[in-house]
Formats: sequence, C-alpha cells, structure tokens
Amino acid sequence: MIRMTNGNLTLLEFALIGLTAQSPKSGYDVQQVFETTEMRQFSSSPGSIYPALKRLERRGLLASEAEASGDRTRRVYRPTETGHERLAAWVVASVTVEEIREEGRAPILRFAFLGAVDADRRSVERFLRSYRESLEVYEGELRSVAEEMAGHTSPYPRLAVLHGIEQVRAQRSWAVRTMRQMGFTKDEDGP
Amino acid sequence: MIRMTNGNLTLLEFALIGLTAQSPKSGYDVQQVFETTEMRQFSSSPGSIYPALKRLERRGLLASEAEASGDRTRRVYRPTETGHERLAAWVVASVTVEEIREEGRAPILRFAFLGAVDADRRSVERFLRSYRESLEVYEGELRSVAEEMAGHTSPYPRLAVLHGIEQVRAQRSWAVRTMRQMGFTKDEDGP
DNA sequence: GTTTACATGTAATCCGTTACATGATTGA
DNA sequence: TCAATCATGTAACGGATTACATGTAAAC
Repeated sequence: MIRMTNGNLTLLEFALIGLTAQSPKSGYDVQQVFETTEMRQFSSSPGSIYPALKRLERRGLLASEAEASGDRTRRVYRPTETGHERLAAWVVASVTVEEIREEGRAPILRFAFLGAVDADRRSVERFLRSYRESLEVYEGELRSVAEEMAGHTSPYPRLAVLHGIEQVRAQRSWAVRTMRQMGFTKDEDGP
Repeated sequence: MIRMTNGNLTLLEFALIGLTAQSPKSGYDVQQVFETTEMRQFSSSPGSIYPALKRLERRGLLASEAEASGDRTRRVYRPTETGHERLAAWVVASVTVEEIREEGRAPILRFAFLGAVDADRRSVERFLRSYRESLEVYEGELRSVAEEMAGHTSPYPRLAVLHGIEQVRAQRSWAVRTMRQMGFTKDEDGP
C-alpha cells in the first residue's frame, strides 16, 4: 500500500520534507508528531523514520546538522533547495479526480503543508477550487455506483458506498466554506 | 504503510478473503474489482494479487480449484473454514477509537463484508453502535486539537483538522441514519 | 487480422514493520 | 535511585511496486 504520489517519493517522504519545512526537526521530533497528531497514519517507529531521513539526505532533498544540546547529539533536518522545490510542486498541484479516487487523504495532507511552502493566494485558490470540482465529479461517480447496487443481495456494500458519498459531501462543503472564509468567490473561473 | 489489522494479516489479505467469500474469484476477478470499484485503494497489479492469493492458500486461509473454461486455466479461490472464521472475527469486531485514529477506512471495509460472513442482527447493531460511539469520542479529540491550533502562524494545519471534523461528523450521521433504517433504536444500551 | 479483453505469473528492488539495542538526561 | 523521557540507530523479514513476460479467446 505504498503510494507513489509524485515521481518517486512516498507519502512518508513528502511528509518528512513537509514537516522539516514547517520547522527543522530531528527524527525524534518527527516521531512525536506521528504519535501525537493527526498524522498517526504514519508509523512512528524509528525503523521507518530514521532510514527515510537518511535516504532523503542521500538523495539531496534534506540536509542535516548535529546540534549539541548538552552532551547528546541531536541531528536536525531541513529541506534543501531541491527538496523544497519538490515539496512545493507536490503541495500546490491541482487536485484531480484520480487523486481523490486512489489516494484518499493525500490532498488534505498537501493542503496542510501550504504554509510550509509559502503558497501564494492564487495557488491556494486553485487548490481549493480543483478540490471542490473533483469532489463534485467523484460524488457523481459514487451516486451511479450506488444506484447500480440497488438490487444486490447484500445491502452492506451499497451502504458502504453511501458512507463514501456522505464523506465526499462533507469534504466538499468544507472546501466551499473554506473558500468563502478566505475570500474566494465561489464561481468566476476567470475573466 | 502496511497496516497489520489483526494477528498477522494485512488489509489486502482480509480484502482477498472477503471478496472470495462474497463469491469465489480468480486473481483476474479480484483485479477487476480493484480497478473498477471503490476498492481502488488496493493495487490492481498482478504482482500484488497473485502472490497474496498463493500466500493465503499456503497458510490455509484460501483454497483454490482450476476451472477449465475452454482451454484457458482459471484458478478460482474461496475461503477455507479457517479463513472464513478469521474473516468473520475481523469483520464483526467492535470499532474502537484506535482503529478510527490509525486505520481510517478499515472500519467501513469491514462493514462492507458483513454480508459475506452472514453476520446476525446483533453483530451488525454492535458494529454500528460502536462505530458511532467511537466517532463521537474521536470528534471530541479533534475539536480539542483544533482549539489548540487557534493561534498558530499557518492556518492550514488547523483547517485540515476542521476538514477531519467534517468527515467524522458525516460518518457519524451515516451511522445514525443506517441504524435507524435497520430498525435499531438509537439509545438503550441494554436492559 | 489485429486489437482488446481474459488470464497468470516471475524477478528486482525497495520500503515498512517489528524487534532488538544502546545510552544520556531529567524529575520524582 | 529508578523510571520516564530524550535520542538514535540496526537487522531480519516480509510484502508491495514496477516491470517484464507469456499466451489464449473473443470481437470488430
């Protein structure tokens, strides 16, 4: 279930670049985030975090320096310029229906990192607009699927699809509300 | 991001047992399901499906027989008794807050398989009730998190948490509605 | 007659999990 | 002094992805 989201970086790797872009972090810091915040989807075990950080440093996407706090070594990572560019490109990309279909929570993870890459208003607006539009398309797809399932023997798969529809509707209304709160007009796709 | 959900079976493996329990299926059949239905989260590549089916057969959870449709061999899998028991135990387990926190869509996948294991009314009610209750707890957790984030520099992580809250609310109202539709009273936890 | 759908597999690589391992610092 | 927290790593194993590989049958 390792999802290649862009080029050849895993979701975990983007998360690590994003977190160190918010503020430079050690492996332990990252571990705390994965344990205590809504990023629990990622394993907080050192066996996944430390190798991934080293990998990203070897690939030139992260850089580290040893901080001596007392006697303990503490290796703090931050994105390189290349790493930051890769992150930014990933974060500000428009949301597609495919991404929603196949990667579930990836769009909202990207959204959470918009601040870490100093996205401008246009990018944020494009993100939210594309998210809302893609969700609309996806909701239509799910409605068709649910209709086709009307006569099936077991009601549970169809009810599960209705569950998906509810979720998509909630995500869409969040997108609309957030756009309004940020002062983006709901329609008007361009002059 | 391989999630061990129970004992030592992955989500993919439970999905394979569940699908073959709905009706016996070949690797190709499974591939079609993963390509065309809301189970797209699973890779439809033969490199993941065929080895997993063989693994499950080797472990005694699936059994197969070769169907000769014309000249082509077509190997059709179905759960063994043990496999069915493992599936049933996984499917009807009560939803916990931990599962919601850490495994996201696992509960609704389990729900979709309730028919495949011939779950009785009591089990279905227990499932929905525990799901609703756990979502309630989880929503409270998210609300606290969002409050703590009020003064942060970047608004995006907090908005992402609000997005999560919307989703959880949608899931909860689905659970309530589904319980009502199935004739379960909303409260009354026991005599 | 050629493309599309049916159908199954293998091999290389890499990643993630689990478990093991170690040691310093802080607070009770 | 003892537990909890801070802090970083390695090794074994298994599983997932990607790409490669092959062939039949049906439809157009």
